[in-house]
Amino acid sequence: MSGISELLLLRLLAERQMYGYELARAIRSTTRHAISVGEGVLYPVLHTLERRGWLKARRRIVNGRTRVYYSLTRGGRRHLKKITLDWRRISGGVDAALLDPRYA
Amino acid sequence: MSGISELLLLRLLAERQMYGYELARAIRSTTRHAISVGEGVLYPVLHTLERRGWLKARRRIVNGRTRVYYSLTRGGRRHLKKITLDWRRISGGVDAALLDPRYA
DNA sequence: AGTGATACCTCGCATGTCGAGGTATAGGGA
DNA sequence: TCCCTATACCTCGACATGCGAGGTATCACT
Repeated sequence: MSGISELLLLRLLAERQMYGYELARAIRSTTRHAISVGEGVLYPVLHTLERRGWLKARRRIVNGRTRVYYSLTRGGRRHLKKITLDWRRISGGVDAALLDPRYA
Repeated sequence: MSGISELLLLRLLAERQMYGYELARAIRSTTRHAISVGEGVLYPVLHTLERRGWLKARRRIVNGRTRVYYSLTRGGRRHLKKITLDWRRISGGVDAALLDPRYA
């Protein structure tokens, strides 16, 4: 298990509040276009994170269009710390396996 | 998408043929105990990989117990190369995002 | 009037993972 | 003898994640 989208979203929102569409673009750019989170993933994940109390949503109308700005809660920040460590452990483990010449 | 189990299994089998139970232990050790692939994941994945033609299975009886040894096919080796690159791209992207101070 | 970008959303499907359970053999200790 | 652990295979149902296609609406430009 990974939950890459969750990690990337929380990571971005740790810096500043952002709205959905903006987050999608930000993920593409911060991952050097390695990862693209489609809207079919984005919005459901945001809703789930909010329901779990890790995000707080605030609607705002800008230029006649509704934007939903999300910000991290205290618990969200704690959760981000946890899944960041999880990610490092997992990815470190995989990298070790990829290098390991096994017959050693 | 990731398919970590698939990557780790093919990687191990690229070195030498192994059987299921052995693979489970090998994954734990090569990932420095960061990742453990349960049997409920292991066997179904092995069967899928075989069905797709990336693995070849050979049954052998050792000490009265049946072992199913798997080895990589030509196609399996090609596929491993591909998903290894995928992994590096994805994990590199995530790492970039985790570092990126975003306001830059 | 039409197109493209912005901005939100849902739906069904496929895939990946997990835990619990099931079968069977071999070997060691009570 | 009986039981427990380790070995060795397997399936099943449930859940999480991810994907593409589709739907609505506004704004700006042509």
